Amino acid sequence: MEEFIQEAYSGIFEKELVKEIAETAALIDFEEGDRLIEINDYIRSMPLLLNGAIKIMREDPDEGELLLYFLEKGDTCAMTLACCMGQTRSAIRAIAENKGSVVMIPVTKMEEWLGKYKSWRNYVFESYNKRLGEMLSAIDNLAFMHMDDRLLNYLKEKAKVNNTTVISSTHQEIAYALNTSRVVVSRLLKAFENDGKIKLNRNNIEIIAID
Amino acid sequence: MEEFIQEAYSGIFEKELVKEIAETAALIDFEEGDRLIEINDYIRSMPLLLNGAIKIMREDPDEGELLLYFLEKGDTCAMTLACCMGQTRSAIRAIAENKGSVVMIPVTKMEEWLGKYKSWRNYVFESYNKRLGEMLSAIDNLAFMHMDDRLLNYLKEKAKVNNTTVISSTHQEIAYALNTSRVVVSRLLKAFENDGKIKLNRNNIEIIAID
DNA sequence: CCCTTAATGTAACTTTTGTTACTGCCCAAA
DNA sequence: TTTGGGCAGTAACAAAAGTTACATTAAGGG
Repeated sequence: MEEFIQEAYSGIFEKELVKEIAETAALIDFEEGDRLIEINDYIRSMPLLLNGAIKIMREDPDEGELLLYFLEKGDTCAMTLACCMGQTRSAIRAIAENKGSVVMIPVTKMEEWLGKYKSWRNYVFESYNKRLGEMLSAIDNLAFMHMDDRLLNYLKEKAKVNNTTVISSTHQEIAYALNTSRVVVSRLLKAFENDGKIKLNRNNIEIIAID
Repeated sequence: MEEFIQEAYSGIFEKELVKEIAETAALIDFEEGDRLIEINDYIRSMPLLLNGAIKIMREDPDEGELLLYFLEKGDTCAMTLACCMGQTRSAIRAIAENKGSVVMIPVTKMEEWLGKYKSWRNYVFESYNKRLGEMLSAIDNLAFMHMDDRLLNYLKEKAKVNNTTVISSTHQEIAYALNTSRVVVSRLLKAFENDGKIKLNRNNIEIIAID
């Protein structure tokens, strides 16, 4: 396990910390679509993402959900962190965007390391900062952009985290991520196709030229 | 100065920490409307709010702005914190909602205290968590609610931080906070008045019964 | 090869929000 | 007392997004 951690977090953590992580943390593999955290779950450990991508969703108590952001290699979920430290239940849902693996660190350890390793403290703060940044950009999207641009953004992000120009999603799935309806997504996608930005196929979307 | 800090942060910080704060920090008074932080400002110190309220705004590079949340006594601005730690410029604007005062803590001290005082570390983490929570609820508002409910929420929040049932704002000011237009705000407010929720006067709004 | 089902295309309509334009009103300065 | 500027009320229209309904298409199982 140590070499996986080395690979994802080399240059971030000092050697002893990597060793400690390898000793105490549990390695967990996941497949696309796995529900890693559910809203209202108790969080007892903090996940460090080794590879793959995870999507973080927020849910409307009434109806509907929204993609907040993606996590990638080297990321942790600050929302989870917040739950650990604050002793509250999860405010978000985490779903595997594709195949990958995480190491889970027990809360006790992660608090201990805050005092012990400066690199750990920096990492935790950087994670918080990164997440605040992602939240801000989610807010920008919602507050200042129309659905067409939000959709384009989504396609770009999705292509990036999956490292491909072909997005395998149905229009309905996209509609969930943006908290809108399938018909609206289809309508906008068709317009993009007419503009030569994308090519629509069944169950996938090829990106031709966006931006 | 020590007694002010005691009052706002008693039970949070240990005595020595309060003393250190009193020694190193600068006390700054502000008036309603003062611009405390501007977007792109360099941040060299971290503000602890002793009394009064501060509104935190996000701006669209093109046009428009949005109220993210209010800070109150005992709060600090996690976005500012993020800037300090991450050495970046401010992503937000901070404007005094009413008269009050802050103590400003130099970055160097706040980092030093992270290792030295557990209560400080806890406070910093709690601030981050609180702010993540506020961001989430801003996202909920934008993603899941219509303008009428967003407006009602705004009125409630505003009444709370100013500790009054009479809100002294013009419709235009409210429109800025919600990133919409004055006409829309006037229209909705009039509807609320017809429902007996509020009473409209010139330059102020009396809250009668919302929720 | 047919049939079922999920996915997509599209029209028609409604609701919500934004925009423009004009009115009247209050208040304070001249 | 007049007047001018900021504020609020409202109508009429436009644009964006959501909804309903139905047609068409592709893929996979039998």
